[in-house]
Amino acid sequence: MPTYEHPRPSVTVDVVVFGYDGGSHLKLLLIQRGSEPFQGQWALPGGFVEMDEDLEEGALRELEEETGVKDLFVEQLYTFGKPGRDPRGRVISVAHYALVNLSNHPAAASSDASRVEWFSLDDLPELAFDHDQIIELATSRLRAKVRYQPIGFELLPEEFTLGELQALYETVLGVPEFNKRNFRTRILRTGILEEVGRQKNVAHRPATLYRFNEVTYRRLVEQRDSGVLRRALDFEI
Amino acid sequence: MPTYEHPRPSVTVDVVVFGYDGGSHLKLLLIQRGSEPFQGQWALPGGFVEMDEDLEEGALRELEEETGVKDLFVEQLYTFGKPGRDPRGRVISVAHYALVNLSNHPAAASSDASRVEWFSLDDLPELAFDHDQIIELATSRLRAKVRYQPIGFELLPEEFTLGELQALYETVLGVPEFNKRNFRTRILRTGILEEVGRQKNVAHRPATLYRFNEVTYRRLVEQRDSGVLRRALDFEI
DNA sequence: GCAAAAGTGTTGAACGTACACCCATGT
DNA sequence: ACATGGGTGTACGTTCAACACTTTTGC
Repeated sequence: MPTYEHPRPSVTVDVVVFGYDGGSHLKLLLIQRGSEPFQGQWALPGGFVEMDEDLEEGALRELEEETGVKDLFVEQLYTFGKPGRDPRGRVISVAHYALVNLSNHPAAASSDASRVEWFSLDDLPELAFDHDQIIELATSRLRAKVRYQPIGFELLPEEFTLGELQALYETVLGVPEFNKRNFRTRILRTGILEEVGRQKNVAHRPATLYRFNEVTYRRLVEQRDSGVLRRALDFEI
Repeated sequence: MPTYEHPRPSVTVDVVVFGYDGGSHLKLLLIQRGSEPFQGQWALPGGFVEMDEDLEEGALRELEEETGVKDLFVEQLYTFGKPGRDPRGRVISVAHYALVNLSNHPAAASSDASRVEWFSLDDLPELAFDHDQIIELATSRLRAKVRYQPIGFELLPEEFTLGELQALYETVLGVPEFNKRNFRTRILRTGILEEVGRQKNVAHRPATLYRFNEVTYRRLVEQRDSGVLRRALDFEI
């Protein structure tokens, strides 16, 4: 198969990995670069895409190679291609973001040459390339998306209480605290949560444990897409 | 500046151009390919990105070269990179979508070798590559986005009536017809429309003409982002 | 006068918001 | 007993959704 003549940029895949451990801050997984350019500076996990792998596949491969983290939710974010964003020449980066619950995925085993660390999202070091811009976009996408798609569940353990879920939303959205009563009513009304038991050995009234019910969620989405729409338009203001 | 050794895929930019002329169907701009592969088949405007241009810039350049259409709203959509999607080898396509009002941008001048045509979105020909998938994604993105961002105005002339705006929403969302009273109330309440006059010489009560007020819109967005949020979460169901 | 599309008043149901209160458990 | 977080009742205002109606133009 002939390949025609034209300039060839390099293509990398990078991943913004958000982690949550139940606290009041989101965490971000970074690696310390072991080689030039930007040697010694912190950067997003990522690297050059192979010729025979899909983009998402490459993102997950690089992530595991560099940090040991695997088995997580990942989605494409945006492709950064401005000339000059990489001193090695024309490098186009297909950025992804990923969500992971830190209690399932331990502290991220450091690899051979480079250090790997979880940073608090609001206390990041200086970053290589344009990775600060990528992180900023990923953060705003996460905040926007968590409102209308149940991706937040990826950041929690399989079973969780409504209190934990509410704390997560408050953390992601960065708001002080919203009303418990109304949060419960709204989230339970959707029907996408399924009771699976109660807490044990806690120094207060044990909370009901819930699990995200993906089947119910998909059914709801189909109903909306194929059917009567509840609100015609909104502008989200 | 050294460039390290690694495989180099080709990178293209493609554009899904949606057009609206006031009717009950959206239109899509396609070109007929003049060379292999897929010679003679219809495809999205697009081509290889140059080494010194940004991705969006390349998309607009290719669009103008191939169809003559320029000066329109364009935004990145998604990057398609599955191995095997192009018979010429590993080709990664950064897909964009664009919106244009057909009364401002005439019928798309055919270029040298290839034909250019507007197709009704729900009556498309067979398409080259995976362009059918790209169009499908662009369509669902448009439908989703029109609900919470005022991109619909890109599809209308500068001045328009509320009736025309409502017809556009009904066309984009593909719903039969929603209540006139409630549509008016909701859209006017946002304050992003500005009165600019009245229709002339129509065989019925002349409608008020409006213009989209981008300044007011930006102010609203800032208020929401930096301030109190109206609805905490939603899931859009 | 009539057709056609613009534009308005109003009402019952659903939802958002806020506040106050009770409940179950470990120490 | 009490600290702690889980969980509920309820009331008021706003928004949604639907329907019927009036207004202004050209022919």
